[in-house]
Amino acid sequence: MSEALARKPLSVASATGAAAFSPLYQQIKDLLVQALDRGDWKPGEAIPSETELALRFQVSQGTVRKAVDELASENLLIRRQGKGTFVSTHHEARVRFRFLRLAPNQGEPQPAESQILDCKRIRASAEIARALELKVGDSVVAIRRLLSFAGVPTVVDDIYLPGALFKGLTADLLNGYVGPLYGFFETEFGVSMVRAEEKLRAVNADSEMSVLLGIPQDTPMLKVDRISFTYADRPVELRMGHYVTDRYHYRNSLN
Amino acid sequence: MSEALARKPLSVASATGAAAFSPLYQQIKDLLVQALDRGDWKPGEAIPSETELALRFQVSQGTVRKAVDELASENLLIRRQGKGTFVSTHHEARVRFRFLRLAPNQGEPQPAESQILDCKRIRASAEIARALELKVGDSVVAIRRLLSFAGVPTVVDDIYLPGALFKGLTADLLNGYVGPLYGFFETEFGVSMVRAEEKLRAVNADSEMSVLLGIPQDTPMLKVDRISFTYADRPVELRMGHYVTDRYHYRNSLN
DNA sequence: AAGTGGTCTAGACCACGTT
DNA sequence: ACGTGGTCTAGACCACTTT
Repeated sequence: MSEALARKPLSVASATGAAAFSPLYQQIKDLLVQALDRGDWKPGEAIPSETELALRFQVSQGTVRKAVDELASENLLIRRQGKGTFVSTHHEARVRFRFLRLAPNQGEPQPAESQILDCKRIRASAEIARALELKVGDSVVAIRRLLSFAGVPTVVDDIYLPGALFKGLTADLLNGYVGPLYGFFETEFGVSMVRAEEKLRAVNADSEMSVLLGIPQDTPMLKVDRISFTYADRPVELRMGHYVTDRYHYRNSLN
Repeated sequence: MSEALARKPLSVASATGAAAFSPLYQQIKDLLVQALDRGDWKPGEAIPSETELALRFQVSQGTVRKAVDELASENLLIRRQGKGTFVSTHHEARVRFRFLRLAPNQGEPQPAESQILDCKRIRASAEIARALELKVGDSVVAIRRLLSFAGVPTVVDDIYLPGALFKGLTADLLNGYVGPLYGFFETEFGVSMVRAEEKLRAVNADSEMSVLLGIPQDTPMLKVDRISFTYADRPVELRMGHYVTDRYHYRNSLN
């Protein structure tokens, strides 16, 4: 809860103006995102009330409201009537299922069991460097993990993280943690995953996947390549997943 | 452009009230959706201005604005500054790519060529009846079509539509039409697709798919089962697609 | 100039949760 | 009783499009 929020250089678009001005609520939205990025308020914490923010920024409460509304619709913030507005956290089932799209063909989604198979430091390949906006050869943490549902191995994820952001991340640390990986990243490294882009393809299981998942070679699998972004749209995770989809499917909504 | 919009029985939540009241803007939103469902304004047409609607409903312009804002964020309406607010239509590339998620691994998305392989009347199976909320045995239109990108056969879709809504739909009609299928449904049958739920799995190509798509049998394919909904959240299409994903992938955003 | 949506304000009151 | 977000209003002015 720092007091470091900027005070006043906000300017509304002027009629005869020259350059591109943005609306007040957009400027406030940007300031709030910067504050979140700086970690002024941690995931799960309340941000200042709307009237408080209106005072700080010297705008009306309705203008703050519009900025917060948009951030809430983007799931960076969560409004709770009567209580306040809170920073989103992955330590909640509701948020988690936004990023774990695998659901059972029958029955309700169950929590997955995670098992870390490997965690090491590598040098960024061209592909990894491009995805994470690093330079080839930069330090990268490479994690391989197995997800099981109801004891059935179902997903192998290969995860690549910028070494600079995840200093001291080890297999031991990962294994000592229960709960969602993104929650772990949040509390242990201050990295909040806010948004992701995925590309899905069908592939055949190679011998490696066959062994890890206990399935015949050439079983059709869903391959999911994900790039995750944190507040300022900076990519901070490349994840390549192999999903077995006989008992589970990837659910999606088109709006 | 009917004048059939209800006039006044709107009531705001009263303090000592008994049952569950909904906010004014929600009631107006519901009325607007009903109007869209009735076809008061067709896709592509402008709806009345905010001030006009405020007059009709006897509420302030700001309240109408909030209702329209939400419908715009759900992509039922599109705002155009200075011009008006318009009913969404599938006769626009922007809308189309919301429902066609296949993108080339390299280069920009190209329009697909559609070829109708079959179009017939069948009786609803249990599966189809469940998906479309029909009774087993009800009349259903079954369409099979092939999508090609740059001449390469890539997608086979099996599409099932409620017969009652699509009277007179024939292969000839379909073949005489250029453009997106959902645009065709819109203009020819007044059925607007607004939202869809998809389930994705990896499967192997069977002999049928192998022949249709010119690929080896057992090629891994992406199977996409979709249920599409129109305004009042009524399911009006079941679509089962088989995608070849060597040169293309299914793109998705997690927010 | 006129009409549309877009932004901003100030104030009132309601609903919810906590003290 | 108080503080929070949620709704609603009325009015002013800006920005974009068309006449």
